[in-house]
Amino acid sequence: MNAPHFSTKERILGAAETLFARHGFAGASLRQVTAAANVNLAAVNYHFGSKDNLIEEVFRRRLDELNARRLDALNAALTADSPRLEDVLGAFIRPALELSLDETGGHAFMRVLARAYAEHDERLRKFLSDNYGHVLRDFAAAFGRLLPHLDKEELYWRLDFITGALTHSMADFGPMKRRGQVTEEAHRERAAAHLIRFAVAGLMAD
Amino acid sequence: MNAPHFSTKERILGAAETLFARHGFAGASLRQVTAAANVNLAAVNYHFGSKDNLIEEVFRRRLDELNARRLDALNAALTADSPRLEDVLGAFIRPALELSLDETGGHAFMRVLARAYAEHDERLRKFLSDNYGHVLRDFAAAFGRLLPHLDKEELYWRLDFITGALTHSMADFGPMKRRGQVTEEAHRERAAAHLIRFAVAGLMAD
DNA sequence: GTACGATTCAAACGCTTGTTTGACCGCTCT
DNA sequence: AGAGCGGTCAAACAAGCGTTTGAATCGTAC
Repeated sequence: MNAPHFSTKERILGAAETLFARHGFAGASLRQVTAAANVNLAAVNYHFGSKDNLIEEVFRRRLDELNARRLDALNAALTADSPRLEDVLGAFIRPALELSLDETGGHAFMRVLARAYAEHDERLRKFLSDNYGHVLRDFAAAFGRLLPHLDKEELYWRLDFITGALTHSMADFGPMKRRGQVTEEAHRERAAAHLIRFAVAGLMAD
Repeated sequence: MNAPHFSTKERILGAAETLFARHGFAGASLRQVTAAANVNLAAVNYHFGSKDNLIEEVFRRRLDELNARRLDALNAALTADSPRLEDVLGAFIRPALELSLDETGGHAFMRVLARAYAEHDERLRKFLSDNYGHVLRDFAAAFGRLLPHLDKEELYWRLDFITGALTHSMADFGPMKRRGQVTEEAHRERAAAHLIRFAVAGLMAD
């Protein structure tokens, strides 16, 4: 499943990501993961300590980069003379799109992320909010400045809707199937363009 | 967990719904379910045959009514002289809202539904698409007639975004917490109003 | 070459899983 | 009264789970 030149840790993370996406955290066993990674069963506990820690590490690996890119793109959008709403939106959406295009499992990770939202597991939620909550707050502040007429409650609702739409469509839950001719990349690029247009209009409503 | 005047089958369905919402399909064991339902362990296999069948039955029970209400509301909206976009949207969104207000576990069911989207389990997806796919198609047709300038691809994308936003917000994954004073019902009613306004603007973009 | 820490390995640990079994209960019908 | 039957029950089943163990192996520094 993973080329042999990757380290044991990396092979485990890659296989775990794929299998968590496919079967869920409880549904994918360490035996499946280690078999897919071509690694001894005990390696997970040796390198990560426990299955729970492995799950956290799967998130950390991707989210660190995703959020760094989001914040970079946000700052780039905000340094313009008059920041445009769709650029701020793009700073939120496009890095997620790029990640889901990553050849080494980014697409699987978007599905894992969708599962994380569905898990009301307290430990996992706290981990995500502790480590990555500030990104959402930064974006909310930026949107707030661009849409000063919107009261805070309405703004938060709309950002929540956008998050749901992004996760849902990037993990391609829906009925949208890529046409045979369109490459995976073109498909997702088009999805981002559609989502940005949709979200800009939604944010500016009223 | 369930009043004793409910039948064994109903008690199992109610407990399963709650626990599947909380821990996922693989994460909630039949022993947890039967204990919460105050029922013998073997009752699940006796009444439902298997855990998989129980999962399907949890969906069927709620989705049958949800989709019937959606189609009723859709037809009501379409019989008007000139159907309004927000009424068709309301026909899609409000029944889900009402279900999530149901006192006997509807809220839990919305979380189960969100999990179902995250499950890429082939069996479950086929079941959902076979049994309830026609509802989505009817709504898509209605929206298509109301938004004739929108090409089909764009329309399907936008409906997918709305589905994602609805599921995400109804299962309250996001940061939106209900204020202390607002009742649960008022909270969700406001969510529906916000979502409809957001979605109408998004659908009418360009 | 040999000693040593880091890594891998097969095997086993105790426990939980979904499912099955066969006895037993409470009811209705003759 | 007793046969039949849908339902419940405690108990057991094999299989799979996450984790631990102790020995084998590796690469490197001396």
